[in-house]
Amino acid sequence: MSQCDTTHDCSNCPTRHTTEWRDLDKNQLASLNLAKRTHAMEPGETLFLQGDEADGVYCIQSGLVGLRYFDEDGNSALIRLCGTGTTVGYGALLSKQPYATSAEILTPSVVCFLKRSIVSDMLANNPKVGERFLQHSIRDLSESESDYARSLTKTVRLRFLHLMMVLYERLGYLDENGNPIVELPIMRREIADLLGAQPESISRLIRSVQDEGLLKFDGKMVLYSDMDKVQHEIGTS
Amino acid sequence: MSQCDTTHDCSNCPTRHTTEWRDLDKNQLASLNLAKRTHAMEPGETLFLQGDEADGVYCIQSGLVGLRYFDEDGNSALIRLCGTGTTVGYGALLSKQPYATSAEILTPSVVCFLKRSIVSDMLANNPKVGERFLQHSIRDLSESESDYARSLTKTVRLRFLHLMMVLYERLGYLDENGNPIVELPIMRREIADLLGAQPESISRLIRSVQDEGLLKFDGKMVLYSDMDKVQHEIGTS
DNA sequence: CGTCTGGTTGATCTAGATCAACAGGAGTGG
DNA sequence: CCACTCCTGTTGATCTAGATCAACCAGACG
Repeated sequence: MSQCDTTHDCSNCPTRHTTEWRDLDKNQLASLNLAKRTHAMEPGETLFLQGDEADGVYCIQSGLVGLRYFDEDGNSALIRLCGTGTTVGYGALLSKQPYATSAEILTPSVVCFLKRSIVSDMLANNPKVGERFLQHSIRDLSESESDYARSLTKTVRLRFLHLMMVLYERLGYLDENGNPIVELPIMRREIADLLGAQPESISRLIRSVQDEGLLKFDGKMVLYSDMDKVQHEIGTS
Repeated sequence: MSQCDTTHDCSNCPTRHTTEWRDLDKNQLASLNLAKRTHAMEPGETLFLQGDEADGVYCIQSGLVGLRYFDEDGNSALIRLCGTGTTVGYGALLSKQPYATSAEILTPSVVCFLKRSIVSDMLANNPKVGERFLQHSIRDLSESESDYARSLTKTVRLRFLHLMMVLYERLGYLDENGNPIVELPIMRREIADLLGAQPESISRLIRSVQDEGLLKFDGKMVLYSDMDKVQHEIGTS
């Protein structure tokens, strides 16, 4: 983890308007800014570990963070990808429970840490903050339930295609020839962990959707050769 | 759905202290009581349907309610069982989104309906109410994520055994001989829908855990013949 | 009675897991 | 510079949990 970085300032943070802090006034922003610690982090580092006491929340300035759940016999699954502008760890902090998941850095990221006391201050001094956390929690819940339902009713293949579309929505762009492209931020192993599958199955899946002309993989580059067909197969859920 | 029932009174509602309304003062309780509509409902009826506009929240006085998620091609899964003392439908109401799931009555239930305006009043007049909803949402989220993770990492058999233990914690008692017993509130089809499996698979599962001496099934009665073995197999998650 | 619905069982099929081998970098150290 | 070792990813062979399809049974109910 890098040294603390003082070049970031909450009051002109580009992602602030998507976070719980969007309603803060000038003074509150100033104390937030004073309290926050900004860190540049690399893949493999963790923000917190499942089971640890919650000590604050983490705002993702840029990069990609994965929430991983470990069960008692060492299996694990990635249950959520969190990107720029999202706050992680709030559930444990606000419910005074240990973290239910670990948060691992998946791509080089810049993350601001806000310790418990400053979060409490903000909650106490600005009722909007609590409302924002409530909205955030409700949204996370509805996403989680829909992921859960999908895992109960759909095959790995369909969930894989769904994931590829989600990644396209988040990270997709058009290359110089106007082809829809994604550069995968995660490796095969992590795709598997997101789907509750094995990496070998992902390899085979990649192979077959490629043979069928749906997507073209080259390392981390994915070309969406027939997005309509993909959309059609997953039923645009 | 039965006629509205005026014998219930919020101020001495036995489940109120587990709900969002536990911090209301006398006056607030009185207006809540005036506004609420109490209904006795039977299996097969629904509280609301996925996709409908949210019009209020439902407090389950007694009984069991299931939240079911339908996907675009008609498949569905039960993603949550909600029992006595829980509030359902708050997420859609508070986020002004349509219901993300349908809520179906699974056993004869008594449910109080609180329409949007009274919920808004309470939220506006008592900051504790918002906090309670936040806590509720955070708890639901963490449960949902742990269910999701379980679905990604565990077999149907293990999840079935886990479900049987959850049902025991909620509904279990000792019979006249001191044997741990549950009377299943749901049928095989619903067990399957909770696990993302087929009813035939549940039948076979029941057969094998029975043959192995873990549980004994007789219709809806389940005898936990070797709870230690069950606990051991699921790793007490 | 017949008809329905919920549940069980049997036979068969298949998506995906598992186990094993191997290929291509990316370091790392001599 | 080469040899060696990780590490990620791919492929092949095989296995299995659970799905699917079909038959059947028992109780409920008009």
